[in-house]
Amino acid sequence: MSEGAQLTHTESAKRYDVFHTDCPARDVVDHVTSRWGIWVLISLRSNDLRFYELRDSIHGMSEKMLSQTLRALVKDGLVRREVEPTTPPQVTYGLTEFGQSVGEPLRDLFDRITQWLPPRDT
Amino acid sequence: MSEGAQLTHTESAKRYDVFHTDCPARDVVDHVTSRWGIWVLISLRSNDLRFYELRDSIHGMSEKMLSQTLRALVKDGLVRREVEPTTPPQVTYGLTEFGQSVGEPLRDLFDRITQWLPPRDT
DNA sequence: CAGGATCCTATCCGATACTG
DNA sequence: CAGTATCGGATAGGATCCTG
Repeated sequence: MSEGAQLTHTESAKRYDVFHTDCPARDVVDHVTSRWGIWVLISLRSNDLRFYELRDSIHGMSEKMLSQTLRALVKDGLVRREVEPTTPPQVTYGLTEFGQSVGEPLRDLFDRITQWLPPRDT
Repeated sequence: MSEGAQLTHTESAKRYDVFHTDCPARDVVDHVTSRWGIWVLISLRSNDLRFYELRDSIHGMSEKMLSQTLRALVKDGLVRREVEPTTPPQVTYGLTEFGQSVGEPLRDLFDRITQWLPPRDT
């Protein structure tokens, strides 16, 4: 799962040509759709949040996973990290332009699922 | 992560009220954004596929993961499974209405990410 | 407050082998 | 063809403790 073949998938002529897992976007997709990534991104859509605020809003998420997820998201250019050199330190996270762009379909996805569930339920 | 507290999250007044992880939609979101779920759903968007066709189009996916993912998706009502009682058996998978609805933002998400990456790359 | 380091468990997932 | 069952390694992820 670490090859870089990069088929151009622009040859959309085959019946099921789809992306073949080995495009660079896959890593980003992986981070975005990771267990916690999606919630972080959706949480930050409305407004910037501090570390503890994020942890607070996403129940069940440990600090480890939060910092880890944030690091990946920042590296991917989805999340912006701003450090205020005060005491105690104050770090704020927000979405980059890219993050906002990605957040839209995520929110849409989430909305569609929650919309659909109530009527059918279990 | 197996509680059923179900906060109504309709009280969207707080600053960072977001969904609190414990809504029923979470499981579905989890399946949809699972490592392989997203690819299965996107693959099925264009047209229905047979088991081996799916495995073929999503490179690197083992049969185990495929059947496991499909089972979850079928149970969630996202994927439709049609068995043709021929010999040998012929099973076709396709998206339900719900699956199609969910597939749209997924495709959008994927597109936005691939669109964004080329210019920046590594 | 905002995390890093460590430990340890649960689960994910691939490989292989077998069934209808 | 379309799966299921089992095993074992890899990884995700939670709990706890510690630092600037």
